[in-house]
Amino acid sequence: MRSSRQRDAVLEVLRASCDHPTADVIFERVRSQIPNISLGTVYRNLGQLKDEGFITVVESSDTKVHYEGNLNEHIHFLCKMCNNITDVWCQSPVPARLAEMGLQVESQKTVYYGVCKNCRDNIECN
Amino acid sequence: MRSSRQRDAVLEVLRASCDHPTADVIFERVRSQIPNISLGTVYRNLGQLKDEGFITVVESSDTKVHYEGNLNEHIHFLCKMCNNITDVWCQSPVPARLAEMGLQVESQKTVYYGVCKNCRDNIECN
DNA sequence: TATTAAGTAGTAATGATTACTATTACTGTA
DNA sequence: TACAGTAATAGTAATCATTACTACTTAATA
Repeated sequence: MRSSRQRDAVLEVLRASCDHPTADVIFERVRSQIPNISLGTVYRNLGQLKDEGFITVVESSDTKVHYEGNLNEHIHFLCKMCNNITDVWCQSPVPARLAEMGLQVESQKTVYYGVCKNCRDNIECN
Repeated sequence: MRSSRQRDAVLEVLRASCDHPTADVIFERVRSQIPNISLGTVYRNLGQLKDEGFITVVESSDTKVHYEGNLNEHIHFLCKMCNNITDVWCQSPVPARLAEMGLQVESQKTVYYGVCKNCRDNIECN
């Protein structure tokens, strides 16, 4: 991956964002710096930055993909009414912390990411 | 929500599924019972069943939405290579349990769902 | 500076999901 | 049981987030 002004701008915009913007929102924000950047370029760079581990994807309630530039480990609270995603920063994810923030928890989902046994075995065989 | 054969079939198929099928897969499975069911009907019923809390949505790595009929609280492991979603059943989500299952964890995401302060205040005012 | 391949802008294509409409089928009431 | 009202359906068209494509541009390296 060699350097490009467009990719740098995408990463910079995402790191400066306090929300969890979608590709089209990032596109609009980057356009203030690079007016003729293409939406396809934003998508491609978001994909690359994700693959290289510079950014992550956030679970959301709409069909669009939401991105995040802050890699420090934290929790997300997703409001089922306004669909807003709130960052929650605390070491141990106690519901008390959420209540303190005025966030009324109804359910929770935890997902672990990695490599399963099958795939690991296949790598070792190759 | 009044009863319908199509919705019952969608729910039944999803509850009988050990995987986390997408709308089109559910569509194919329901077709063996109701050959002329429409894909739109499957989508509409999945939406209603989700809104009513009979089923849930599973985070995945593709652009399709994956559904789940098993409401008992458990954890998901998502393999970044084959994109397969594994159900993990244990009280406290210890990585030891995952290692035991041959699942190599690289990262984790936790999302809480509920109603935020703003939305709760708005309800109370109405 | 010449070469080479990665990156880009602009546009077309894809495909999951949603919307629409005429018709069908539940469900409560007389 | 017949009827009315309305939710649900099948089939199809439309939407729109994302990806693919292509001619051109730019970064990196010798």
